[in-house]
Amino acid sequence: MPDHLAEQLRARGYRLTPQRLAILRILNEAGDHLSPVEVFERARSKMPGLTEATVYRTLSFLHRQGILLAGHIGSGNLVYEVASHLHHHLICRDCGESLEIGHEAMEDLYQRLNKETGFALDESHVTLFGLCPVCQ
Amino acid sequence: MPDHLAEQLRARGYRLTPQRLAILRILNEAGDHLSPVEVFERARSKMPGLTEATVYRTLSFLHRQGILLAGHIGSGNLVYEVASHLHHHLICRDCGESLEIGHEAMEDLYQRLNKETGFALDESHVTLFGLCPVCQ
DNA sequence: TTCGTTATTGCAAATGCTTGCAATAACGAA
DNA sequence: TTCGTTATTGCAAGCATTTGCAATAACGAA
Repeated sequence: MPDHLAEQLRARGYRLTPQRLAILRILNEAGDHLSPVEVFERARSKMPGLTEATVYRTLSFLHRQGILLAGHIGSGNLVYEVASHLHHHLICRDCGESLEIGHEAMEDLYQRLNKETGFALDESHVTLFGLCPVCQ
Repeated sequence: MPDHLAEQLRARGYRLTPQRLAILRILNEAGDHLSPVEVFERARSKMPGLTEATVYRTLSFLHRQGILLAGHIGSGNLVYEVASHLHHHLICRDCGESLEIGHEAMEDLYQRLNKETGFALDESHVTLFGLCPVCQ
């Protein structure tokens, strides 16, 4: 997978640095979304010289390259995850319980919006809020 | 409208302060979404003692009370606007252009998710990202 | 009106995130 | 392998946002 990535980046004129690899590996192992701060903490233990600035820049870079998905959770904190399986979240605003839903659920909506507005929607992570069955 | 608001807040044990009124008035006049910094700058000219902290706290407070809508624009900056009519936003991740879409567009999705998961979804503001026709 | 309770503010410090710039190191070419 | 170009990093300074705490002032009750 890294080889494949290296190719992909080099082809576009970018470089595969140890920092980028480390950060990608962290997110891969987590298999879940992480905030920039969480990524920084985990990455730092394996790479002591690493700075926050680099983490923020790298996450944003990997997102622009389509390698990571970005999403907002709660009241506006950005989180990232590897763009392997696309999904979204339903979060209960009372108990905080979260439920994962597949992207299929959104496809109709996305297609309709695309037709109506001309926007090509990103397949980025979306969080919807509500009340779970228990809290209603 | 302020009278109506005052009632609404007092009934819940909160207070209607000049700061809250000023901020609400700014957003009303703007008729569009503003960032906390923009609100601060405009409000400060009418109310020199006002601090940033108060602006941030007030915006977040008014949002929790359902009086303002919050949304993310561009790469994660929060913006607020008065919650007059329920709607959502499509934002171009390249040029930042934003497009308003009515809540009707979401209704199908919400009903389907409700049926499948039991969640009663809030009618809160949602921001979707993509590429506008020009930037594609 | 006056007074007491307590939500709200201002201040200042802390945390989160971004950016400019010089030094470093990937990577292709020789 | 070695070298040059230039993308990328680290550092440090600069914004953006949040939070603790004491002082202030809204609002109901007397």
